[in-house]
Amino acid sequence: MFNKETEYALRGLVYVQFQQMLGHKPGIVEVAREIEAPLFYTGKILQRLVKMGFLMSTKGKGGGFYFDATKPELPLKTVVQAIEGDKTYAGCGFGLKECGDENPCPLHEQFAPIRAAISKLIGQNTVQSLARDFRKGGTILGL
Amino acid sequence: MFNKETEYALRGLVYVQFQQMLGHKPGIVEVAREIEAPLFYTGKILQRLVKMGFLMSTKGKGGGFYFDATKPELPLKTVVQAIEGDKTYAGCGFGLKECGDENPCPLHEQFAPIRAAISKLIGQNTVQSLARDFRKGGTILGL
DNA sequence: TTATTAAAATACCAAAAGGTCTTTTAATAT
DNA sequence: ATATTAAAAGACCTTTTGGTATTTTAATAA
Repeated sequence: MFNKETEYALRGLVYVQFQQMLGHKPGIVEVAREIEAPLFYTGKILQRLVKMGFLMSTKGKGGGFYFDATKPELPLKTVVQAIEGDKTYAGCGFGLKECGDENPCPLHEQFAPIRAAISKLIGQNTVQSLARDFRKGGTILGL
Repeated sequence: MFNKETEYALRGLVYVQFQQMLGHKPGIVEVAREIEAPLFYTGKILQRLVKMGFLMSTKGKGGGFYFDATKPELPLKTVVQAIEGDKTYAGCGFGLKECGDENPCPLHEQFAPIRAAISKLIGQNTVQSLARDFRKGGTILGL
């Protein structure tokens, strides 16, 4: 569905938010281990997320990643869009730029509701809502 | 949604089938032009499709690509699966191999119906059915 | 039988994705 | 101050994807 970077980013963000709800500020090593993602790549991705303003961090002892709790909840769609664009939930199944309601490819009509459903799903779910779901138990983020 | 190779392959296959219904056997140059795909890459992809047994071809004068009309219709899913696997319509939104009904990620339940819809759509539609739709007009494959 | 035509095969090439590793910078505790 | 800790920065590296170009093989028409 999504590319690796997006997958690791989503898992990492939800994990950080979940830990934040427990009063903990995890670092790269912990996040990578817990979401089962490559250590250095996870570091790079978390740092990109900080630079994009989705996440905060502090260096040094006691450092790690955390969210600005005063900001509104972060929809998955915002993260997905920032990392890999909208090709997954927009754009033609045949890859035609000209394809649209006026000028449909043979799959356009059938794909439209699916794209809408994906768009809605990642637009409604937020990093925070998934962390709450995860906290309740019954779901996994790794291992 | 799909990668470039899959997109070009689907457009190319539908175009060849459509031309076949008109009694014509198109070559690489024509297919690439009509589906608006890179010439040499289109050639490579069509040749792969032949090697995979989805398509037939003849060399030399009057040569080109065509389908064995005695074979059953070809579902898009078969082509997609052969080219890029099932990651688009199967597999976890978070990228977890362990994710499933028993061991769900926080998105699993919500994504399940979407994956099922994609799977159904590309399982039901065939190269032939889309070529018939295209023949009726009102849809595009390129240009 | 030889041109001509067109696919097959093959050899590259460039960009993007995915991933690793080392060095630098900043925060904090001693 | 300084040792320690941990993120930031950045240099690489590998694989996959996307794409180009040339040579070879096969079919056919003259």
